[in-house]
This record gives sequence, structure tokens and C-alpha cells, in this order.
Amino acid sequence: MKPLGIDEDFDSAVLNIAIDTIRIGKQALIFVNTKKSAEKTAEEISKKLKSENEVLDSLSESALSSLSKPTKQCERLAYCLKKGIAFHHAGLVQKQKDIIEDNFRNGIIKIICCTPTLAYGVDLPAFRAIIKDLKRYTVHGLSWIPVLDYMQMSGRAGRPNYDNEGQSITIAISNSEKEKIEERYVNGAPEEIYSKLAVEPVLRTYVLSLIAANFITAKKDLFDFFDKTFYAHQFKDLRRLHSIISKVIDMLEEWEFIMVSGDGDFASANELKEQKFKATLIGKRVAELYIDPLTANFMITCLRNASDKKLDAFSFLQMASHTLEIRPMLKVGLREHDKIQESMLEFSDFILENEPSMYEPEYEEFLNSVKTAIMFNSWINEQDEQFLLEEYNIRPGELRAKIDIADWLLYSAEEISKIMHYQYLVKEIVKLRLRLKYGVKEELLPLVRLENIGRVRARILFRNRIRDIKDAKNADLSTLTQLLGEKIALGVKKQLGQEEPEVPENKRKGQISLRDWDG
DNA sequence: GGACGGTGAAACTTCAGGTTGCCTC
DNA sequence: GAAGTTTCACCGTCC
Repeated sequence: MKPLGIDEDFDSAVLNIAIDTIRIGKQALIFVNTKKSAEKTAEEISKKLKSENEVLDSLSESALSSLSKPTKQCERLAYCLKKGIAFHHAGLVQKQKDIIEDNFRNGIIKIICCTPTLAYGVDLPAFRAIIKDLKRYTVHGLSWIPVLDYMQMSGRAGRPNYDNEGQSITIAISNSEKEKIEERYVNGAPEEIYSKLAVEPVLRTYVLSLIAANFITAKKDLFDFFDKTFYAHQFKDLRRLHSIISKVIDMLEEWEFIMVSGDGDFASANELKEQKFKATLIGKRVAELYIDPLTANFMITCLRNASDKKLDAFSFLQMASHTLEIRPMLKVGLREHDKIQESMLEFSDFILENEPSMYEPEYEEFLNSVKTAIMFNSWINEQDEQFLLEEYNIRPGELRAKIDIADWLLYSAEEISKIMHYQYLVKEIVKLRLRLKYGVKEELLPLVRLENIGRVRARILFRNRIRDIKDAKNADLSTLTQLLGEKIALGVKKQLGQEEPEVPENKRKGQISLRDWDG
């Protein structure tokens, strides 16, 4: 492809390098430290370019139609793609990420402005790796990124089999900063790697799974096991490790995930020194589900409380939103504090956990979980992605990731409810998981079970009085064609066993057979 | 006089990512 | 700590 039109030199170094990269017919990755900045940088470069290119136009078009209704983010990406530029971060939907990655690999896209996503996991080399921001926001304010991160990013420069060289470029605003960067990153050594084992959430999970798998039955074995880990090797502070493990064991016992001999539960208890462990039924399941035992205990408390509460989808959404696994929760901003608190009062009757009081330090986290749950609630009440982006500042890609985790947590809650014999809860949770997956109100559930019918088409059908499988069977093909288009309509009829004598075979993943469906 | 619009400075906000984990027709 | 966003004061214009 020919280089695109170029104006003159600009006062932004990144812009100049980007334009130069295109001029010499090469590609570059530009690493920045926020999603917003990735989008803005891409947009600024795009503004300087002219382009009439059908291939790019079609890429732009498919980025725009990746969701049922394009968001501002989609429009921005589409604009950049028309010029052969893209931005890439976790807020994009997988389909858009694929478009960008594939077309950067084949050389159609020239520049990607990205957050550190592309430095890890994805294999996407470029002639130039431009690292715009070497500082990143942390709890201590803005600080230098780790040398390891720098190496990851600069390591993207140079494509094996294509380039003989690669260029990794960082930008300094002064001579003194230049020297600092050189010393710290170019000539510096990467950081040591430290074990994160002795952190309670990690230990909780592993101690329980070791016991649940019958891999370890005595405290002594447990200590021996962890004494051989990298953590023990690195810190040699076995007493600290043992004390955390003992604390974890006490917690697991208190939560009834394990039984400890010597507590009167075991007839054949040895001396205290030779404590023996055994996982309970629910402890085994928790280990299998691989959720943090703390989360499991929290959910059990909530599910127990459910019998005294009014139940709503929100009840379970808030429960799932207040776990370590779902983090980061949506943050309640200063300005929306009052608004969220108001909605919380509205939902208060449905909240299963024991609410902290306003004066407790946990209250802020609790409000965040409420906001997160309200966001999920909007989704299952059919608000679109643009609304969620504006209202809750959550981007489509982040939404998908959160839905995924919430589904796993709700599945776990479902399994726990089964063990606790709360059948009435199981039913509600199953329904909620489906609503969450499709982002629909309950009334659309019969329809979204059809292949190629999602939230949008189901709503169209419903509005036109086709409200379940029976209605769909009774509707004639021309009506369906009018509403859904010919191909989809035919497909629907086929699934219903009409028009085509044979039963559909290529059912969608996770979909039940319509013959089993009677609701 | 007052409504309105444009402008720029000041005040205020917000800030990466993602692995695994479970189950199923 | 810096970039982006919102707020607000100020000024000019027009009716």
C-alpha cells in the first residue's frame, strides 16, 4: 500500500515519529498509559492523514458494527481505522481486537496506539515500539514503570523474518530526563521476581484445594509442602509462613469447609501437634469451583439470609458484585455519590448481605458494589452499551469481561445453593445467568434460546406479539422475514422443525434443544 | 436590561491489565 | 503528576 498523505511537522514528538513511520512504509506500536490517551493519540494521528482506501473502509465498517448498536468508542475506532490507525485496550470487544491485530499483522494497519495490553500475551511485533509514557499512576502517585514492563514493550520492536532491525523509542522532555531514562531503562537491570504466595487470598484457595484433593491430611504435611515452595526458598521466613497457614486453617474450619481433628469431631484424634484435616462436602465443592473461600463464605451467608428477604435479580447481582473476584468494581465518583446512595435505598430491601453502616470503612466498597450491581441490572433490563458507557463509564470490552466473571460466580452460587438444598434459589439464579448472558428482561428468555436471536431481534419479535416458541411456530414465514430478514427467518423456522423436515443439528453452544424446552 | 454564546482560566477528576476458575446440550 | 473534563467568570453581541 502507498504511504498516506502527510502534512508538515508537528509540535508533538509522538505525532512526528508516527507520521515518519508511515512515510517510510513501516509499522509502529505506541504505548501510552491510559485508555483515553490511547484513543486520543490515535485520533490525533488520524486527523493528519488522508485516505481513500476500500480495504480500510471495510475494516472501519466492521469495527462499527461489532455491537448491536455502535458506541462512541466504536465510532472513534472506525474513524481511525479509515486512516489505517487504531487504538487497542481492554475496553474493546474481542471482535474489534481481532480486526486490529489481524490487520496489523498483514500490514494494512500502520499504527496502533495501545495500553500495555499488547506488550503481554498478544504476539504483535512492529518495526518501531514507541513508549510514550514511562510513568504510570500508582497509589503513591505517578511513578516510573518497572524495567520489566519497559523490556516487554521495547521487545515488540523488530519483526523476525521481516525486519533486520527494530527500533524502540522513548520520549524525554529534557536532557536530564533523557539521562535518567538511559540509566534506568536502557542500561538498567530488570527487577527481581518475588513470590506472592504468602498472601491470604492465595493461601486460602490453595490450602483448601490441597486438603479437598486429599493430597494433604495433616498439618505437618501442609507445612512441609509450603516449605518447599519458591516463597520459602526466597524469604526463608518459615515462621511467618506457618503462622499465616495456621490462620488460614482456622478460618477454613470456622467456615465449615474443613474439619480438624482434635476438635471432638474425629474419634481417632491424635495429639494436637498431629492435627488432621478433612474437607467437608461443601468445602470440596468450593475447592472445585476455584473461588476464594472467603467469597464462598460470603455467598453462603447471603444465601442463608435470602429466606428473610424480598428476592430480585438485583439481590444476586449485588452479591456477585461484592467479591474479590469481580474487582475492580465500578467506582462511585464524588458527584454521583448521592445518586448511588439514593438508588441503594430503593434496592435496600433486596440486598442479601448485612449492610455496613455509613460510618464503617467498608461502606465505600459497599457503595461501589451497589453501583456495579446497578450497572449489571441496567444491562439485564436491556440498556445498550452506549448507555452503560456514558452512565457508568464502563466500556463494552470491560462489560463482557465482568459479565463473564459474574456468570462464574453465579454458577458457583447455584452449586452452593444445591448443596444447601435451596432449590428455590437455584431456579432464580439459573434464570438470572441467562438474562445476564443475553442482556435481556425475563420476558425475552424463551426467544433468545433460538440461534441467531439475541437481545435486539428478540425484542423486535416480542414487540410484534411473537413472545415465545409457540408464537414463533404460529407466525408465518413472511412475517418473520419482514421482522428478521430472510436468512434469519428461515433459520428460525428450521430450528422450530418447520419448513425443513430434519431436526437441526448444529445447535449453538450452550443451547438446549427446543424439544426439551416447554417454557 | 437581559438572554445568549464564546473564551480561557481555574478547579476538579481520573488514571493498565487479565489468568484461571465451572459446566453443558 | 498530568491529561482531560467540567465549571465559572468575564466579555461582547444581539434583540
